Amino acid sequence: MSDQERRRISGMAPVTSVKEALRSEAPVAALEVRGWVRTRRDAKDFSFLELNDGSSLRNLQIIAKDSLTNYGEIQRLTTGASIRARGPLVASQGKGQSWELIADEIEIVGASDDTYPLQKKGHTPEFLREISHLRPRSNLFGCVFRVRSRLAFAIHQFFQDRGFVYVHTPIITGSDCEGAGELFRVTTIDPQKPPHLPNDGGIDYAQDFFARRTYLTVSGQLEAEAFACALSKVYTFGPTFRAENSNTSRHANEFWMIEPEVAFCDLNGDMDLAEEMVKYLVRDIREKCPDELELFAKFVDKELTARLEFVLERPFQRITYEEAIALLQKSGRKFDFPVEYGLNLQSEHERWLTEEHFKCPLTVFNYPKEIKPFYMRLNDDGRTVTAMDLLVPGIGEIIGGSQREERLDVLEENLRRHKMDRADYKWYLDLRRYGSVPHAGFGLGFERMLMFVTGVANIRDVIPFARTPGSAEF
RNA sequence: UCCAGCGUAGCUCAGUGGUAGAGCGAUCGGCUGUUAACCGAUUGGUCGUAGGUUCGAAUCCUACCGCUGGAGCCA
Repeated sequence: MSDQERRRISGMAPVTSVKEALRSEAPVAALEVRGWVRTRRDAKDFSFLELNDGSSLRNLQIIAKDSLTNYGEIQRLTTGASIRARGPLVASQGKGQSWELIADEIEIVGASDDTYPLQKKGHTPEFLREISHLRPRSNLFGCVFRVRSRLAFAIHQFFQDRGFVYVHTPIITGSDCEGAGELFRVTTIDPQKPPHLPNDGGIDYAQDFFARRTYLTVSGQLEAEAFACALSKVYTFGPTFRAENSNTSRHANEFWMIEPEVAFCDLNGDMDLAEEMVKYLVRDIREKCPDELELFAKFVDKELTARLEFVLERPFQRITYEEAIALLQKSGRKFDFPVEYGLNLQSEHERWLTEEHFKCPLTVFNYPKEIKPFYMRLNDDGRTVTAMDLLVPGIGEIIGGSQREERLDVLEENLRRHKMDRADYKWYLDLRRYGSVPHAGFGLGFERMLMFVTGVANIRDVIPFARTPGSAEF
């Protein structure tokens, strides 16, 4: 909608965002801005107001002259108040900004007072976390959530540009995806008086809402496989729930995950896709959110600019699990946990590899079958599976993926070996029974990617209202 | 869930057995086309909660709660 159209509809001056106003190339006779007052500074016969509307990191400076009819009220404006201001946009006489608005009229929409918790001084992210409903009004969190929005958009753009179909896999699910994490149960059974089975007294879930046990999804992978084996290239992007009692800066109980799944694709194609995507996303954010990245580089992570530069310039390293073990054993480094073929790589091992040895993102692939789930494809060596983890400095695992086992007999053997019930996976086995194809995919933790791009160290600070053990306020 | 650390003013912190402090913020006044303005004054507290030790506890002990970091699990 053009400014003129907006004016015709609203019958008043066109509403301009702070971002648009600051990008102006010439003075404007009259415009209207709306937003929240960040600070007020009084001059001799007028007052400076810093207005922020979230459209940008930057504020618009508003000149409120003492000739305004409500100047007395304006001088009592405190940080946090919401206003509407109308007037001409002119070149600023002061340094620090090129444009400012000379107000002909300022309407106080919602006053604030001295109990407003955000002060015009720095706050720690930990304090701001306690006021999650107000923290998007801070510079840091405004930036985080603008980048979050852009990153989500860039993910869709990446896949849509490449012909992937966006699939909405179920959020309520009957499959537990082979213990990818503890599950949140979904039920309408009254815990005071649950229906019992006739004999052993256990709960009769056949009488529950879905006539079976159901959970919040921990992964859409299995369902995505079904769609990949029809639409060829698909991706999911949605909320994921894990009831793990994890208390770390990298875990949340509700997070968003992106899970591409590609038919006629092997592990190499999968790793190529993962690396291409990570680079694409970094490049997009660098291009589209420069102001935000500048703030992160200044106040959050001094290394950020160099690290992102590095990610774009250098090819990612790629080594097998066996090579990783050999490197760790030769490192001469003393680790708390043993390094031995057949054992999982610990955080300290992954960190050494990506942060100290290679100093760049690293994909480790072909893990021993014993430490990986049933659906991963068995390699010809008979002892490893086509798993891959993409590790990045500072965060660790950001992507986990694999080529899926497409051979019916091998998959059935895997189910037996993992002591899983074939009946629960009938539909999944059908995909191998009818027109089975090699296919592969991975899961990208959206918030972990966002942490990597912004340098923000705690996952709770890249989620609007984070859910973690013992904490579901707001 | 395990290990470690921390809970003192609105915020960030100092205070390690003897009268509860600073900076910032806020409030008031002054100055001023200012930029987290500047100058002066004022305001500010059940020291996380509950017990215990002691003549006396913010300080020592115990339990609990909360937060932070790390581990495991993973994205």
